Amino acid sequence: MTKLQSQGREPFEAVDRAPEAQAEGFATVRQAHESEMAEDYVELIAELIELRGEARPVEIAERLGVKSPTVTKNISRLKAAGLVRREPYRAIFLTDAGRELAEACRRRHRIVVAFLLSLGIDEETAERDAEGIEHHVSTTTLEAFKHALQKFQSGK
Amino acid sequence: MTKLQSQGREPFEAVDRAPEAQAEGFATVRQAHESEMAEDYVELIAELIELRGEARPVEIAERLGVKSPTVTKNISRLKAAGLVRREPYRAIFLTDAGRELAEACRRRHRIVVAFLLSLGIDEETAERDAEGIEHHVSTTTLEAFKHALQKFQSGK
DNA sequence: TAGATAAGTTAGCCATGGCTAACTTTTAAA
DNA sequence: TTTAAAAGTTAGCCATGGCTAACTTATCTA
Ligand SMILES: [Mn+2]
Ligand SMILES: [Mn+2]
Ligand SMILES: [Mn+2]
Ligand SMILES: [Mn+2]
Repeated sequence: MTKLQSQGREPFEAVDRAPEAQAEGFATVRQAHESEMAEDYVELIAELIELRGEARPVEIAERLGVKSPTVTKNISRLKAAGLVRREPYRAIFLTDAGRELAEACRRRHRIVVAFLLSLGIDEETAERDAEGIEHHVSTTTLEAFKHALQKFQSGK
Repeated sequence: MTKLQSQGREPFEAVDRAPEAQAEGFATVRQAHESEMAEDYVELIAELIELRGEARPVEIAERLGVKSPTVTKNISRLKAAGLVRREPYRAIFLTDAGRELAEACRRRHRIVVAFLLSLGIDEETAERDAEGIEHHVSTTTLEAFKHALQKFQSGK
């Protein structure tokens, strides 16, 4: 219970930070939210291509829980961003850039899920929470998750 | 390395889920984002009141990294939501509801930060990532974080 | 106690990502 | 092969949360 000199932090103690550092944190969150739509879409499109050979707007809409005009609009944004290839009324495919982003997102998603599962969280909750958390995990934190997972892997 | 019957999941294995379950996950994320502004503001307002005795728009703007008209607009939303009490050109105070929400958010924030720190992540990264992650952590996951933290507390 | 400066507000702009209603195109059935 | 159903698009609406420019109010200082 006594403070050890090297860690020097009680759990649940408030960290008071410089205003600029705090601002930078919020800015990072806002940035993450800007890329979120693209990340979730390409990840899902990759999944559907793997599962079905192609990604169709209906299915994207169903799995995202949004209506099809929303999908049309967002797909055209992805196309403008060079992540997706597609002609009207046809299925959606990923460009090289899209495929790369998708792969990175899938890897990250799976690590987050595996990490939450290793904490004893049930699958539904792990998946639900990971869907949001994944966009806010820095590479540093992702590495820490992997590391903790490895430790868990060997003897609990 | 062999699958144990009870856990039955390799790390990084893809979980394939029912479309409705997946959609529900995305809906949960969208909902979390709807409450995010309110949560971050009341949390920050509570901090400033503790630190300074009152919360002023300038300081809120500085710490959030946004401009003051944004703060004015959002504060009026919080007022409409009954979280905040305030007259024009005066400092901002929390209602009972606002104070309760702020307290819950601060507790959650600190648990997330403490948990990330316990993984060996540096303070800056922990704070930055927590700022986003906190809004996507279910009570189940929060409990798991607390539990892991306790375990860490005693012998590593 | 002015007048200058700082703080706060208002008005109006913009991008994002939801939605519905109405229309078009494709696909499947009769 | 026609036609009905399903899928996809377009147009236009809305709320959110950023922003700047211009104005008002409050505070500080000479
Ligand atoms: Mn996601
Ligand atoms: Mn995901
Ligand atoms: Mn936050
Ligand atoms: Mn988020």
